[in-house]
Amino acid sequence: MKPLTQKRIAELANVSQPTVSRVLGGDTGVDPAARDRILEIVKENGYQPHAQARGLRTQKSDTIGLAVRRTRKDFARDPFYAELMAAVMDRAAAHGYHLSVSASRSAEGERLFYDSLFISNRIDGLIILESLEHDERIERLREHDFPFVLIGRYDGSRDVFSVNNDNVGGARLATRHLIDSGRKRIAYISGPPDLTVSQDRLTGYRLALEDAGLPYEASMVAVADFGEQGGRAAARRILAQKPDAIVAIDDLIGLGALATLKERGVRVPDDVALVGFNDSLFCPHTDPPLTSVRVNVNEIGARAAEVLIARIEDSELAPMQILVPCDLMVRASS
Amino acid sequence: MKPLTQKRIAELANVSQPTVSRVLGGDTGVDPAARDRILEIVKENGYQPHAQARGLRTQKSDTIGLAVRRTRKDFARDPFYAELMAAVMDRAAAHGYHLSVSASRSAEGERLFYDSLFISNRIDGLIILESLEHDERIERLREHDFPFVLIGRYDGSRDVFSVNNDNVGGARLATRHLIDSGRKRIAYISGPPDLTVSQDRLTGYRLALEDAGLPYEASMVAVADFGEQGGRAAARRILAQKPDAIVAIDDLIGLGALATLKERGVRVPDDVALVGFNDSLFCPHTDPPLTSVRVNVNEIGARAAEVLIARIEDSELAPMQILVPCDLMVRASS
DNA sequence: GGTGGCCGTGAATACGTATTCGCGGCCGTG
DNA sequence: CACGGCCGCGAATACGTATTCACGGCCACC
Repeated sequence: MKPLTQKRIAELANVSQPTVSRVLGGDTGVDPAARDRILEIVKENGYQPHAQARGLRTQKSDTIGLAVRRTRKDFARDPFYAELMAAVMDRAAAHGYHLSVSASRSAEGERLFYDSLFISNRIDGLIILESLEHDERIERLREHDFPFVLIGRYDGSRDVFSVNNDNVGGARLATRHLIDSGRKRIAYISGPPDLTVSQDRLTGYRLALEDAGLPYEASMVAVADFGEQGGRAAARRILAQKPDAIVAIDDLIGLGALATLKERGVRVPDDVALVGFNDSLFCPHTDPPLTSVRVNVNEIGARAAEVLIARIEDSELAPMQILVPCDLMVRASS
Repeated sequence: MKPLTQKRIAELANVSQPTVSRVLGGDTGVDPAARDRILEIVKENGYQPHAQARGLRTQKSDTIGLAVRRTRKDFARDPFYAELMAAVMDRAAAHGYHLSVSASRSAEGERLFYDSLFISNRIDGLIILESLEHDERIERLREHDFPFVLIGRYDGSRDVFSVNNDNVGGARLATRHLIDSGRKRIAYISGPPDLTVSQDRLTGYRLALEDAGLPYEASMVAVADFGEQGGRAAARRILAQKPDAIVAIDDLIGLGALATLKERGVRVPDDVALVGFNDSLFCPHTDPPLTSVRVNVNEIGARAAEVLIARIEDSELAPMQILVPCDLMVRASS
C-alpha cells in the first residue's frame, strides 16, 4: 500500500497535481467542482502531505528543538526539565510545531546537536537550556541568523532572545512578605557570590529593604556553600545578629538553617520566620512546612516557545529578554 | 550565506554532484585525488547534508517518536516519563536517531500525533506509552506495517512489539525476600482486581509461595483501593490474620499500611515486615524506610528504543514481548 | 592488433511538494 | 465583430540527495 500523493489524487480527480496543491493550500481560484472532487478524495482516503518533500520545498520543518546541556541522568532526575518540556510541547503543538529534544553534555552529543539539527534543516528554531557563558556554537547560530532562545543564561546580552526567572523579583517578593508580616530584622543567606543567581537574589533582598525604608546591613548577610551543611553553618553565624526572619537563597540551604534553628531551640516561625527559594518537593513536608519562592517553570517554557515561534515566523522580530515573575508559596514557616 | 550543497562542492572540486554523493556516502571506486579534494572542501566549509532532501530520497527521517497518552501536566509531574525519555534519548542518539516527543490526551493532539507523524514520514518508528486497550490507531499502524513498540500495555498480544515491567517477577522477588528472611505468614494487599497489574503481581506472590512450599490462603489477601487510605483500610482487615509480613502492591498503599501498623503498636519490621512496590521517592524517608520493588524504568526505555530501531532497520524482525526484571531495594522495613 | 571487460564518471531521474509561467478560453466592452 | 483583459489550469521547474544507466577509456588477453 503506497502512500497517497498529490499526483495520485490528481489522477483520480482528473486534474493536475498543482491544482491539488492549490486546493490543499487553501488557494482560491479553483473550479468549485474540481475542488469538491479533490476534497472528497482526500476525505475518503486520508491524505497526509509528505513532510520532508514539503520541507524541502518550503525550507521549513515545522519542528522546534530543545537542547539540554546536561547529562541524561541529570535530565531524568530534575523535575524542572520535565515541566519545562511539557510547557514547550504544549505551546509548540498549539502553533502546529513538533518538538525534537536532545540532551547531552558529551562532545559527541554536542556535535550531533549542533551539526545535525542546525544546518540540516531538521528544525526551524532552537531552545537552549543552560548554555555556557561564552559559547562558540551560539556565536555561530547568531552568525547564521538562526532563530534561538536561551533559558537560564544570565549574561543579559541584549541582542539575543532569552527567557529567565526573575530572581531579583523573587527575592524581593520573599523579603517583602516577611516585612509585611511585621519582621524588622531580616537576615539573608546567600550563595557563592560569583554566581549571577546569587547576585540577583541579593539585589532583590536589598530592594525590598529599601522599599520599606529599612536599612541594609552587611552583617545581616551570610554567604553559604550550597547544600544543607552550608545552610547550617551560615545559620549559626547569622544567629549572632538576632534576626527575626531569614531569607535563604535556596531551599536546601533553608533546610539546613531550619535544622540549626531547631537545635538552638529557636521557634519557627514564632521567633524567626524562614523563607526558602525554589519550592522544592520537600518543602511541604518539613517541620514546619517551609515557605518558598516558586520558579514559574511552566511559564518560562511557554514564553520561550512562544517567542521562538514568533521569531521563526517573523525574521525581523527584535531580540527580547523576558523575565518571568515568581510566586510565593506561603507555608507555616513564615 | 546560502548553505553548502553537494552541487556547490562539486563545482569547487571540478567533479559532478553524484561523485560528491559517492564520496560522502563512503562509496569506494572514486579517484583518490578527487576524493581528497572533496573531503578537503567539506572539512574546510563544514558541509551538512540537507536532512529533508535526503529523507525525501531515502524515505527515512532518522527520527523516532515518543507518544505519551497523558495530559502534559501528568507528564510533568511523574518522574517516570522523564527517566524513560532520557533512556530512549540515549539509545536513539547512540544509533544516530533523533527523538521527537508528543504528549497529549486531547482528541486534537491525538490526531496530530497520528496523522502528522505517521504517514508524513516525519518519523521512522514510534514508541507508544500507555495506549488504550483496543486502539483503532494502533490497528492502523499495524495495517500499514509501521514500526512501533508499546510500553505499559498488558494485553500480551503476541504479534506486536512491547516492553513491559515484569510485575510477576517483581512481586515474586519481594515475597521471596520475605520468605528468605524467615517470614512464614505473608499477607498481600492487592489493588483493583480488574487491572492486569494487580493480577500479575498477585500471581508473582502466589508463585513465590509455591516456590517455597508455603500454602496460598485467600484470607491472607486483601483488596485495596489505590492511595494511602486504601492501604490503611486493607491493613486493618489483614491484621486479623496475624501476618508476620505484608507485601503491598504499591508504595502509597504500603504507606497507608505502615501508618496503620504504627497506630496499632505493631513494630516494623520486628513484628511485621513490609514491602512496597515502585520505589517511590518517599520510600527512603518513611519511618522506618520502606523496602520496595524498583521498576527498571531506564532499562524499559532503553530496550524499547533498541528494539524499535532494530525493527526499523530490519522489517523482517519478528515481534517480541520483552519483560524487564525489577530490582528490590531493601530498606529497614523488612 | 583487435576485442572483451572493467572502472571511473557524468547525465539523467526519482522522491513529493509549492510556485512560477504562460496558454487558451471566456467575458465584457467599444 | 474585434480586441483586450482576466481567470482557471497545466507544463515546467526548483528544492538537495541518492541511485541507475550508459559511455568512454584503459588494460589484459588471445
